[in-house]
Amino acid sequence: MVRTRFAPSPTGYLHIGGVRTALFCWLFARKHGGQFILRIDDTDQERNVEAALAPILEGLKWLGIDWDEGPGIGGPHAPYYQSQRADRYRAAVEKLIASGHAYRDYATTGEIQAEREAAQAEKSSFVYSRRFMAETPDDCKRFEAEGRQGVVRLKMPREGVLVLNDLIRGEVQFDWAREQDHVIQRTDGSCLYHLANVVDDEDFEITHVIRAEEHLSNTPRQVFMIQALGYRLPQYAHLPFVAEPGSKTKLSKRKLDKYLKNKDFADLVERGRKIAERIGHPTEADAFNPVIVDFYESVGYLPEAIVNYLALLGWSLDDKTEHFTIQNLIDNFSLERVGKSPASFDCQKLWAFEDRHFQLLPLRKKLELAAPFLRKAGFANASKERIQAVLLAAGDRIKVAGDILAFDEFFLRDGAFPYDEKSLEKHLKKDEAWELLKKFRDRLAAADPFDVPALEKLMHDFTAAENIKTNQIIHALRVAVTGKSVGLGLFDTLAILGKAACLARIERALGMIGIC
RNA sequence: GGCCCCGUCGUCUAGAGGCCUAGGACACUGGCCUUUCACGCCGGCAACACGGGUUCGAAUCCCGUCGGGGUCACCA
Repeated sequence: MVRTRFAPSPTGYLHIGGVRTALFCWLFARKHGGQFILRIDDTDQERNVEAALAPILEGLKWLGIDWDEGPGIGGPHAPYYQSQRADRYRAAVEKLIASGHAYRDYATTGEIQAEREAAQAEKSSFVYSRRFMAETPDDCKRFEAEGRQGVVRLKMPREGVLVLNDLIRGEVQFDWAREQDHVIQRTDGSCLYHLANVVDDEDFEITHVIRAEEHLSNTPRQVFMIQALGYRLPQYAHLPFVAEPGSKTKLSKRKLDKYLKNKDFADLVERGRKIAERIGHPTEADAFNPVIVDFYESVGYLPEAIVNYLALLGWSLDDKTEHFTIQNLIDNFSLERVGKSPASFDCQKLWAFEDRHFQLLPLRKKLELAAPFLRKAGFANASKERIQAVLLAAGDRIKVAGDILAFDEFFLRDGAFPYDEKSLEKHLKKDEAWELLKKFRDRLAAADPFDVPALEKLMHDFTAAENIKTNQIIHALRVAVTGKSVGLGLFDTLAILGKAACLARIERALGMIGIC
C-alpha cells in the first residue's frame, strides 16, 4: 500500500509551491490506489494553530486534494499534529541515546559558534569537538553543576558514504563526515523537526517521501535516525522547486514587490484586483498575492485549471498532451516523468490554462460560478436568464468567473450607469454621429421582433438608406447603450438589453452631450 | 566558502546514440477574418551553456569549465 504525506506548517496561507508538492504526493497516492495523509508540522507554533491552518485546509479542499487521514477526519495513527506527539519523539530520543546514536551535549551556543568560526578561519569544514558531550549520568551532573543546560545531539558517523536512491534524482552520495551532530532535542525538552519527521513517517507508515528539493541535503541525518531507530527506509523523491517568474530562484511569498516588477505577474494581479475590488475582497499586498492559492479562488479561477497548470510545472506526459482533467492526471501521473530542473512560474501560461478550462464549461456551470460574483458586487436582482444571455454572448471574453463584472452594463439600471467620457467624445460628438443615432433610434423604436437577426437587418437597411458605412453608426450606438466603447457583439448587446432599455439609454446618451 | 542538485527556444517542456536541417504549448510577431474587444485561421521568429573526449555517428555517454540554485539553526 502506497502512503504519501504532505506536512504543512500552519502559516496562515497556502503557498503555490507547497500546493504543487501536495499535488504530486496526492497524485502519486491516487494513481497507485494508495493513501494520502495530511500531517501538521506545528512543533514550534505557539497558539492559533487552527486559525493558521484553516486557509491551508480550505485551499487544498478547493483544489480537490483530499486526504485520507489528518485534520478534520482523524485516522488510525492520530493525532496528526506534531505538537501533540511530543511523547513519541521523546521516546525516540531516549532510544537513540540508549543505543549510542545520540548524546547529551552541554556546549553553549556561543561555544559551538566559536568552534564553527575557528573552522571557518582555517577554511576547514566544521566538525564539533564533542567537548561537552556527556557519556555518563555523572558527566551530566558535572556539567549541570556548572550551570550548563543540555541538548541532545545526533552522534553522526565520521566516515563512510551514504548512497541514496532518489526516485527523481537517481543515485546521490553524501559523505557522512560532512554531516553535523545536529540537535534533536532542545534544552527545554522539545524536539526538532527532523526527528519528529522521521518518527511520524514511521508511525504513519509512509512509504514514499515526496517533497521539495530543498530537503535533499537534510536527508542524510534523517536516514541516520531511521537506521539507528530500526525503522523502514521510505523511498525518496525530491521534486524540483517552483521558481520565480523568469528566474531560477525559489518562489517566495515574501517577495511580492519584486515580482510585481515582472509585467506578466503585475498583469495577473491587476486583472484580479479589478474583480476583487468590485466584490469587496481585500486587495492589500499581503493578502492578495498570486503566490498564495486563495488569490485564485477569490477571483473565480477554476481549481482544475490551476491543478492542470501546476501538474505540468515539472511533470509531463509526452510531447504534446497539455490539457488534463484531474482524473486524467491521476491515471497518467508517474514520478519517472518528473523533471529535475526547477520550473519557473509563468503567469501567462497559467492564464492560458484557465481560459481553456473555462471555455470548456457548460453554460449551466458558468452560470453557477459567475452568479455569486454579481451577487457580491451588489447585483442581487440579476436574473438567471440575463446572466446566461450575457455569458453566452460573451463567449471566451470571460475567462475567470469574476470577469462577468466587466459586463456590468447589463445589470445596471438604465438611468444609472456611467458613460466613459472619452468614448462619448470620440464616437458620439465627433462627425455628428448623434444625428445618425437619432435617426436609427426611430427605426429601433419600430423594430419587431427585437432579436439579433431582425436587428442586423434593421442596421443593414438603415446603412443602405443613409448610404453610410456600418461603422459610422455602430460605435455611437454601442457607447450610447453601454457607456463603453468595447463590449459584446453589438446586436447581442441590443437584444439582451431589450427595446425599452435601448431607447431609454439612447435618450440619456443624447442628453449627456446636450442633444435632446 | 564546504557539500548537494540542476543546465534544450523568453517560459513550460519532448528528446533515454542515428527517426532532430531538434517536436509541441504559452508568449511574441506578420497576415487574413471582423461592427469594438475577444476568438478563429494561415505564416514567422526563437534553444541543445562552453570545451574536450568516446563513436562511423552525440542534445543524448564520459571528463573538465562556466553558469544558476539549494543547503549548511536549540526554523519548519
